[in-house]
Amino acid sequence: MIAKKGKVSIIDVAKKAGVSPATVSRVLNKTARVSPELTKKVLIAVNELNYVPDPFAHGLKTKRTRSIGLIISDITNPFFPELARGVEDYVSSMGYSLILCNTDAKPENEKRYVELLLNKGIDGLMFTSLRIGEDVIKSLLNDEVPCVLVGRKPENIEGLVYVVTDNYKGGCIAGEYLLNLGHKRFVHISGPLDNSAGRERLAGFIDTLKKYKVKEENIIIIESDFTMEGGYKSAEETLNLKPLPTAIFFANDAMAIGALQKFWEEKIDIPEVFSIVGFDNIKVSSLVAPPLTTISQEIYKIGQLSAGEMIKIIEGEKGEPIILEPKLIERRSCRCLR
Amino acid sequence: MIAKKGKVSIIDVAKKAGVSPATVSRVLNKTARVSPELTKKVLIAVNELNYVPDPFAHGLKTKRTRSIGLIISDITNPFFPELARGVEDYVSSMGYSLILCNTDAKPENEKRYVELLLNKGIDGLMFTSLRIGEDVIKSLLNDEVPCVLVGRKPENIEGLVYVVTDNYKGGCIAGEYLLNLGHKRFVHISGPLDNSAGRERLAGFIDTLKKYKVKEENIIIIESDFTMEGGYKSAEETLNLKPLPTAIFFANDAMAIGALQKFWEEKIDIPEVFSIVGFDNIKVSSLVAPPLTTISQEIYKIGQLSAGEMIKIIEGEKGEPIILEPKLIERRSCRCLR
DNA sequence: CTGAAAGCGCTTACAG
DNA sequence: CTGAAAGCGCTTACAG
Repeated sequence: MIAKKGKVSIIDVAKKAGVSPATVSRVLNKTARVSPELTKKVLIAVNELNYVPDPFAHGLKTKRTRSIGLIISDITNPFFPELARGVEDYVSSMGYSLILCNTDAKPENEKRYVELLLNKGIDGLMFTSLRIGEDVIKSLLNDEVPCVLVGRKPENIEGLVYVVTDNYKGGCIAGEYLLNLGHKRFVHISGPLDNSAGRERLAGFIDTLKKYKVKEENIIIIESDFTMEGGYKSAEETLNLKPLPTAIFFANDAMAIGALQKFWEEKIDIPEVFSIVGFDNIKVSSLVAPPLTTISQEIYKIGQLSAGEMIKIIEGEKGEPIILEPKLIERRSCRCLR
Repeated sequence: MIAKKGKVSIIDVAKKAGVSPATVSRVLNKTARVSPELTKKVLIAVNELNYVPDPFAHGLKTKRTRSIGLIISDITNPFFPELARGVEDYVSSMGYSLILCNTDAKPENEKRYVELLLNKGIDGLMFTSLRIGEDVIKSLLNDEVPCVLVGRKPENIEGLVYVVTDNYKGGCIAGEYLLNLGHKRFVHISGPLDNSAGRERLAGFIDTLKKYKVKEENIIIIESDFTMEGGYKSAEETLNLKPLPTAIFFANDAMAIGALQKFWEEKIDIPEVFSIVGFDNIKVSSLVAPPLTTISQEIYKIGQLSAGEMIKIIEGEKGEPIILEPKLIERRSCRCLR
């Protein structure tokens, strides 16, 4: 019922079909024209024998495995499951499979994984961070290893394909929304600033506030790390601020959710005391109390599109960068001050 | 800096070391005794040339890939990331890699994946459900494909290694806890009952209630599906019950969290109106409002242990079933009625 | 303990 | 369009 590995070989098929192994290979891989009659014979034989090409022998010649590595920091951070799901669904629909690697954002792990994957003969590598170093990525690209950067924009790497949401614009939307609600004192809990996504969300937000003449002293920035724990801590810091803000923009939902927890513990009513906006629109954001107003990225779609570019590159086409639009999702974590 | 695939071959190493390729192979794979002198020469040559064996050529002979498939229903369900993380960490520490497959609990997807993985020459398969059919698993086992069942106990499959929490006992603990708090009317939102984990949690809970003479009519069971959406719906059903219960035991946290959302929308105070106990102790359970009291499983550890058994089996040792103890984690979702 | 050689199951120039 | 044959880079009996 389910094929056991390595039983019938291409030679068996060739015999059954009365052709040479070369011909079988050609029809199966569509690597050369074969007459309709022979093609038919081969297909029938393949079917009858339930032939499945040996992946090793195939790979030994072609150097391809039909598997792709996805390097993330931590699948336990709720942003990544949605992303990984998008990647996996697309990839598997194309007959590829996905190897998942968690690095905890440590460059040495990232490096170790890249070597492991390369040694296994992976067909392509998908990164969600650049912590491994731009030079490494460049040398990979130089060696013609297909690479895609997911969720960030590379800054100094020519020719690296990427798929992102317009993070700067997302920051702007958050700023405008809060401004419209009548807020005057703001805190931004940022992502790590060695990361372009973190920097751009910050820049969009701050630029917008300044454009509308919010004074420097009413804009506080606290750098954090995109994790729930980081958000929890930054909430503590926020509570120590001298004039408290009325609005807080978190660079992602995970941090906002961590902060919500802290506020709940301190019995601080949201949105009465603070209006809160997140970023990402991860699944749980609608399930916390109060449901989180956030700037949405289509995470699943980013995964799918990245996978699409990846496979295009692997199969010899030219990949191209994709930029998606962020969108405001209004829920219950903000209040109007006017 | 990072090895490009397939540059230097075993022959290059052999030449450099002044030995035969066979000898190189033997020292690298520790597959036969080689004299210390030659061993040393080989190791030096390997190191100098930065030799990495070609995975395809190796696999062509050995039929092993050092990769393992993990079949789950949906990585987006917060139980699975923690599990997958445990598996991945262990597996990668042993030089293996993890291929992740989401089936959405659909038998046809599960089957498709198993075939895909087998055709790729995977070394072993880890299942989190038996939806593919016990006969399929049996035939896999029969073909000597290493298999491990994670988080459930197989019922009719001789020789299938598994790693689980004692689900029955977990149900008992939930029952006793709620009883001690003075509750008298109970609802159980169960997992799917075609699944032993769902059935056992239910059985432990119900048996305990009966043991303490709770009357039939005060025990309502609503079958659900382990998802947040399912939990949300079951909360609606619960609200339609004629005498409302005072305590609800959810067969997992994801459902409890979905239900919490519904109660929040309806402005029903938890734990004032209902006392709620979950199962699993997933990460977000401590972050919802109120933080969820739950029966904890060591999910990450289950992942690691399962991976350990998997690799033992792959490497020719005998795997053995492991049963872990559940534990009550008291947070803020229950109140005492006495 | 060590090496020469066959073979794993494919793919792909090379002829025809 | 088709086939015979070499070769991908290893491993493993088989001799010695």
